[in-house]
Order: sequence, then structure tokens, then C-alpha cells
Amino acid sequence: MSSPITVNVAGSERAVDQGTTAGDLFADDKQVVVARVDGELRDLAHVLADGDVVEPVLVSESDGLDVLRHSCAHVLAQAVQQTFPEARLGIGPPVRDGFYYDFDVAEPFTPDDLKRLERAMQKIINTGQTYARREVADDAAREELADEPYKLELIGLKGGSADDAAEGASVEVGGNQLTVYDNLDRTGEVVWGDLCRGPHLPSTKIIGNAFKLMRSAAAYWRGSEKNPQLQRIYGTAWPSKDELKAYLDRLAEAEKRDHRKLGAEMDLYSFPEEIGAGLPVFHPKGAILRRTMEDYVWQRHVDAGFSYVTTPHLAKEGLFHTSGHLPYYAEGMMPELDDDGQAYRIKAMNCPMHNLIYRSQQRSYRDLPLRYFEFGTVYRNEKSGVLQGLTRVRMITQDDSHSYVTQEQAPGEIKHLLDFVLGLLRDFGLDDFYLELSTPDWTGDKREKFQGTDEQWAQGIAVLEQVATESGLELVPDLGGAAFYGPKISVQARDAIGRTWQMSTIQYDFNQPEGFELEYQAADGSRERPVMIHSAKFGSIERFIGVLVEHYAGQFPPWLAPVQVVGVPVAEDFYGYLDEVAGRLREHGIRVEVDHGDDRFPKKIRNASRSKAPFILIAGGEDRDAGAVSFRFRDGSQENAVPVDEAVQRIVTAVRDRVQV
RNA sequence: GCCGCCUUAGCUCAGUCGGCCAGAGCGAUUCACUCGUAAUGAAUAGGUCGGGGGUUCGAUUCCCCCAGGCGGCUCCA
Repeated sequence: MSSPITVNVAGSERAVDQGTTAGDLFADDKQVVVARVDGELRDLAHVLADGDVVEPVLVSESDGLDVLRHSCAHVLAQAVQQTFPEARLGIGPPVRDGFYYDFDVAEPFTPDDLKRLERAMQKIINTGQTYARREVADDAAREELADEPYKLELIGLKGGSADDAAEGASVEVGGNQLTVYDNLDRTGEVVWGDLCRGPHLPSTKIIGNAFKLMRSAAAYWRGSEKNPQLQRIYGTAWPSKDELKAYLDRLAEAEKRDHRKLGAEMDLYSFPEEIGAGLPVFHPKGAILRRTMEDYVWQRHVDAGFSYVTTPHLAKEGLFHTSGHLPYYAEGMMPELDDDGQAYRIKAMNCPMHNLIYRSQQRSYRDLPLRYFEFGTVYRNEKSGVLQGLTRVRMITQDDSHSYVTQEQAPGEIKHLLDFVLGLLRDFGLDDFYLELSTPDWTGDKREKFQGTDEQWAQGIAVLEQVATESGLELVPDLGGAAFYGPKISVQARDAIGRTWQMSTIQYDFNQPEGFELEYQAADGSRERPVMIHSAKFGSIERFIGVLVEHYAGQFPPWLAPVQVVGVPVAEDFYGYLDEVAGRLREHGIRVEVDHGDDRFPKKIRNASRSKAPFILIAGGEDRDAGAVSFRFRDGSQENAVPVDEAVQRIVTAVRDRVQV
């Protein structure tokens, strides 16, 4: 008889027999898939020691979902090696909403392969394999994994920070003790094993049928393009079939909102192949949307103390040497244009031009803060594989501003900018934000990318961090994301279906003022160097339009809608009457179209509804006799016999107040 | 830039295991219908099957190159 030990379970002391496992404590709750023992995630088979603090981890919580997905990745790997015995294993971590596993195989996986693998996985899951943890010495592991070159490489890297080895590698070889997880069938026989840190589900049964393989794609081993490409299979797994279905529904909803699709349907913009990849044209309806946005943003900038400027699209190459952009980012810029031996570049950024405006006259401390902004269209030579709709293009129109301030003014200016951009984003219907603080990564050979002294960087980061913290918004670090000339804050906005988009950036720059020898005369007569603060509010107008299309699913609030009112006469007799109403609206600047086509009335209603216009105005005999119109709204509801004066007023007010309807 | 998949009418997509005039729906045009809240009917037009090269008696179909798109990786001042 063993003597009892005492463990702390979810806050209360309990005496249990020696040899008790974490799973024994929570045996009656099927939702518990692993345990947290003294803060570390452990298998339910983990044997407890005297004094352990044990908490249950549910499959529905973040850690539990990760374990579920990671265990599912193991099932995938087992299925792959079963189906393709030559496949060598990479890594297989959980990721947002799912997992992946990388394999070295001779032939890339086909969609049919994925179906076969899914069936093989289901078989494995149904047999209810268990995951058995086994500690192995390094040498023993090397022997056991002699046929797994990638695993061997990871073993060699263990001990240091495994996340340096590859993102996700820590699930394989975190910590100092190597472990292998053996999959056992019902009889206890080992059917498969994988080097893995764990922990895992007690049984594959828990995965059930709530998983799905999503796609396969190539991925560089350990994330470096210098390494060979492995074939990555992405999958998803959920605690229940219902949750899997809900996830797939979310993906379908996102696909319905895809701005590439809606943009074509709504005739907003296109990407003619003849112009070139990543170069959009805006059709009349897209252009009016864009112009409405720009007009509003222009006015807000002026109200907030910015001075509007414009600058050319080309400059002699020397300018970008002065700014420091060349040669560091020559690859990201379009190749040089030769004009009789004089090299020109299409600009990839506006700041050098603004610096020249600053430098056009002697500046005084009394002039500061000096704020320039423009809608500056820049061109970037993006690698061909990265372009994507409007969110990643070669033509980027930035609502770009540069504030020139004294060092002392910098915190106040950054706060001013942050308040300004958040207010602007809210006006466009985005109101759920968090911030990212991008700092340089000094490790390896990256130090030289970031120009300036350690003191300058430290100061810039401190100022940004202080303002970001004071904003009260969540602040996420982004190591290595800084520009070469300084650190930045970026505003991440969540859209209507919970996706986040990087929007505004605010960058602290001490380099370019030096490069351009910018100065101002201080009160004591000395010459001082200003700090410049870059800020793009939408990042890129093109991209922001794409984000708004998806956020609103094309159903823009009236002030932004390309067509704000569609008039639908009940019959030809009422064309004239409805045209008069439309005329009244146009006098107020309302964008209105009346359907004069020869479709029948229900068809016109259908077309008007599908156009996503915020207001449909209908007029027939009853309306005309009463001097009224009828509204039909996006949700299909209607309101009849609204006097024309009132109808006009309602529409004008909705547009003016920028409300959604 | 790398890997895989894709490109047929304005749009969405059939189709051809290499062979007679390449199809449908929507959209467009024309005619008839003039209708009270999501599809009236009929007719007509519209395609060098993304571009170039090759194999073949014959290529939209097979092969190669290029462009563009999609999904990832890498990158993102």
C-alpha cells in the first residue's frame, strides 16, 4: 500500500494515492484533454508528485485546442507515412484555427491525395490510438530517427531557443529532454512514433470527425528560402463537428465578401492584364467611392493642421541615396529609368520629396510642428508571387503625412497622430483596434539594416511605447518589423467578421533629417535637427477600399455607396414622377439612378436589391396621388407612402451623418 | 523569387480520352408585355478555347516557353 500524497487540484488540496495520474483526477469530464501541472502542460497520463498544483485544461480553451490540433497533425503524419512510406517528416505545429505538417516527398500532394489521406486519418482516429510519452537520450534518438534527416537536424538544435530553429519547431524539441510519442493501438502495440515534446490527447477518438484537410502548398524548411521546399498540408480540427462546420461557414462567408469578387460584381475596379499585375483601374463606381473617401480624408487632414502638398512620381536616383532607401531597398523599387545617362527612379515613398519642401526655406522653431500630407502614389516592385487583389498591389496611394517636430514635441505629435488616425478609422466604420510596436531585430547580420545609433533607437522606441501604452489599447510587440530609419506603431483593425488588417502606421524617424541635413533655428539661435514622424492613415487607399468592401460585404453606408438611391417605377407611367423625385435628390448631391429599363417590376426590385444600394425608392399610382414615395431597405423591409419632402430629408440626413442603414 | 493548381462568350461554368458548325445559364441587343416589392416570353448577336512555339495528316485538347489568376512559402521601407 503506497502512502498518500497531497496535490492541489484547481485550487483545493486533495490527498491521493501515489501513482495517481492527472487524468485520474478529471476522469469524469470528457472535456478535459490535458492538465497544467505546476504551470506546465502535461499529458493526462502524467504521474503526479507530492505538492503538484494541477489544473484541468479543456479542449475548448486555447491550450486545449492547440493540443487537439497538434495531435491531429500527428495523425496526419502517420497517415502520410502509411500512404507514402518514403515521406520524411518536417514539423507539425498547431496554428490559428488548425495545424499543418511539413513533409519531404518526391511528388507534391494532389487534391486526390488529400482525400485519401483524410480517409486514412479517419481510420486511425476511429481505432482509438493512444499517445505514449517516452523519454529518450540524444544518442538513442539519433539512432531511432536515422531515417528522418529533418528530425535529426532539430535534435542538433535542441537546447537553444527552438523557435530560432523554425517557427513551430518548439512543439517538436522544446526543452532539454527529448521525447518520442508512440501511437499505440488497442492491443498496446506501437504503430507509429514521432519525435515530439507533447503533450497529446489521451486518445485519437477525441478528434472524432471534426477535422478536415484544407490544402497543400510548398514551404521552405525552417522558413528560409535558402533551404529546400517541403510539402505542407494544412488542416483544421475542432472540439465538435458543429464547431468545424461553423468554421467552414466562416470561411465561406469570408469568400462571399472577397473584394476581388465583389469588386467585379459591383463594377468598382479591375486589374487589366494588359496594364500589368498588381495595377488596378477604378471604374466610375469605384472611383466615386475612392473620391468620396479622399475628399473626406483631405478635409480631416486640413482640419487637423496638415498642409496639403503634391510631389512628382519620379526623381533622380540620388534623392533616394540621400534618403537612405537606396541601396537598402533597391530590390523593392522599380528598376531605374535612364534619361541620357541620368538615372531616375519611380518613387516608392514620398518622404524624400517632403523633406525637400521642408528644406526649401530656413525653418524656425516657431514653424514647428510642420505637417505636410499628400495622396502620394508610389510604386513598388513586389515579387510576382505576393500580389493579391487590392491588398497587395504595385501601385499604392498613401494618405501620407510627415510631421517635423522638435524632440520635445515628438510625444505630443505622436499622440495627436494616433488620436487622429483612430478617429478617422472610426468614421469609416472600423472601431476595434490593437496596436503593434515594431522594433529592430539586432541579431545576426540584421544590425546593419537598421541605421542610427542605439541611443536614437532607444529614444524613438521609448516615445512610441509611451504613447501607445497611454492610449489604453492592447499593444503587441513586433520584433524586427521596424523600418530601417526608425521604429513604428501600426494600428491593426478588426473587421466585421473578426479578421485583422494592418492599417495606419506612425513611424519615428531620426535618420532622414540627418541625411537631408534638415534644421530649424531654436529660440537660443542655435541650429537644431528636427525629428520627422511619418504617418499613413489608411496605409494605402487601394488596400483600404478592399478592406472596406469586405468589412461591409459591399453594403456601404449611404455616404460611401457609389449609388445611394435606386429609383424603381412600378410601371412606365411613373418614370416622370420618379425622375422628378430623383432630381430633387440630385440637388442635394445624392447619387441616384432611376431604372428606365423594360424589365418587369419584380425584376427591377431584384436588380436594385442586388446592387446593394442603401435606399430603393419606389413610386406607383398610390404614391404619385399622395405626393409620396415608398422605401425598400436592404433587409427587405419597406415603408410606403412617405411624403417626398420627408423622403429626401431622410436620405440627405443619412448621408450627411455618415450612418449605416 | 520558389512550389502546386488554374485560364473556354462581358460573367459563372460545361465540354473535347487529338477529328464533323465549341455548348448552357446569367448579362447584352431587339420585339411583344407596362406589371405594387428578389427572375415575363421570344428572337438575335457574342468565342483564333490567355499569348507564342513545338509534336501531329489534324491541337481548345499532348509537350515547352511566356503572361495573368488562385493557394501557400519567402518578402513587405
